[in-house]
Amino acid sequence: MPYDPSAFPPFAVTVDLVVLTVRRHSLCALAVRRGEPPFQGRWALPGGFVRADEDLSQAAARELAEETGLRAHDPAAPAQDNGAHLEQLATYGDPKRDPRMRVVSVAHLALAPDLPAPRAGGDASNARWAPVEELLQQGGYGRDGEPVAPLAFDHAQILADGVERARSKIEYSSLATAFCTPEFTVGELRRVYEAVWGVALDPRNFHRKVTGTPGFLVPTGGTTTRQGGRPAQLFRAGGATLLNPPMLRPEV
Amino acid sequence: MPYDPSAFPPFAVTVDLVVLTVRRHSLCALAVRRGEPPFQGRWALPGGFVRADEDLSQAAARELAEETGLRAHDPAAPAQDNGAHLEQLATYGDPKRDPRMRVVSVAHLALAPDLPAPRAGGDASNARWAPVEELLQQGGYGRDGEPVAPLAFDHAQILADGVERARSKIEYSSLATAFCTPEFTVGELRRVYEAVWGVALDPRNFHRKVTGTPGFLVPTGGTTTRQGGRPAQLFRAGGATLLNPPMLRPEV
DNA sequence: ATCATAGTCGTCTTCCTGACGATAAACACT
DNA sequence: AGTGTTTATCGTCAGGAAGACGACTATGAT
Repeated sequence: MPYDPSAFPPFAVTVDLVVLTVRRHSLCALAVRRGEPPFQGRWALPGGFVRADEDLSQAAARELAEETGLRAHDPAAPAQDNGAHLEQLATYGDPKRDPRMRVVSVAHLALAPDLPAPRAGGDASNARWAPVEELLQQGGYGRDGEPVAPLAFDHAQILADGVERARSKIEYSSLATAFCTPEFTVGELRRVYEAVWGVALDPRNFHRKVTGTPGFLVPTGGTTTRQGGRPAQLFRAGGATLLNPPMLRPEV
Repeated sequence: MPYDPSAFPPFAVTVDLVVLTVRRHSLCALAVRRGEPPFQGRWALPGGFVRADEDLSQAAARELAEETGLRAHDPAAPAQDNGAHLEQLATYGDPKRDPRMRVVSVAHLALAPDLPAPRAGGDASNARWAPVEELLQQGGYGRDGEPVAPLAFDHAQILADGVERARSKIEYSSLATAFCTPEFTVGELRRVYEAVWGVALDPRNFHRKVTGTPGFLVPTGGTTTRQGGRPAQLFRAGGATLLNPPMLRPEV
């Protein structure tokens, strides 16, 4: 089969972003309101077209910066800068997922510490952090009693996949630190796990586990009292990316 | 941004397949010889263009059937038929990964029991099962002393990612049974783990673990002696997909 | 001074795992 | 028939990890 441009159908390729953070003890995702059809006025995940000379990860990092101002981590660099964790999630290509044309979307997952209010991107008239349960309950009612429209396109599925990826990945990797500020306490890290998994963890056993897992946490020497109560030691993320032994999500 | 077909660059979208099986105690992947440029004559992963009206998973299943005759499992169906396990792996979109044009490839991972010799697909002049170490040693020398050309495109990276996915996924899921015939013995399952991980496992501890993990194995009542030695019980895969506790890959 | 809030250290029991001894049931020889 | 070889299966023991939970410590608030 020689090179023949007419031998394959043309696709549009986009990146969509599942940007997760922990705010007020709950796992939140970044949503943007669509300013044009289809799904005009509905909430959606941020994203956009991949440019002609751009790699997929570059496109995802560019969209992340446009929507949040966050720089993505260089995967090779140690986790010391203020950037967010960014990784490819999965690709969605149902022929009917976009009514306009054939669009294949390469979804990415970004994890970030708690941020100020998001700034809307160029093609979105609004943007907000919303608890993931609120975004995922299709056709239900939000906390304020107003009906909640489901996310545009197949973005509810993408968000659900991203949340599940985050939930399972903090078990066996040090990724939970990506939700924390550069310096954090054991209690703050525990509240991240509790928010992402939606469970309560025993503070004593949690403390024993994370401080006993080699390479997970490095004490910085300082202490803080910003949570109230007895001052807590400050830590930063250690070099380990794979946790051994892993953190186990409680069953049931 | 209204709908404007000229607002986005057109991409070709392909699926590439990492098809793994265990043959003669070693983990093997399906490779096809390219019949046309670029990389003519070099080994590559099977794959092809996604059609205009096809979902990504449909395209992957179609390519798998064309290359091997295997039917992919319906993910909803229980693991009883003879089909192979098929799941999306990752997407590769470097602008220069194909010298002809902009191609985004959605790689899929397939796991199959040992099969007869592969049949070549339409656009491949040859096909074979090769040990993954042989396909991954770029520019080295094969067992027969002949120089080994690296895989075409970025297929070495894709294969490496697929192998790593398989290696980690059999730890915490029952996926290793996808390498086995519908009925198998504990020893056969152990040899799958040994081949995929490249380690030796203690038969006694392995037997205790797999028979003690609820939902992993269901005895069929029969026994077999096809491996020589004392007859072994036959099992089929149980309903559990997530193993608790997981099988742990020995370190170092 | 007392209380509430967090953080940190220990203890105890249970379960999982790795190392390894011992037995069982087939086959291939002699 | 006996002997060795191979593979399967059961049991024992010690070390480590994890859940449950008691006890103590160091702050700020009333």
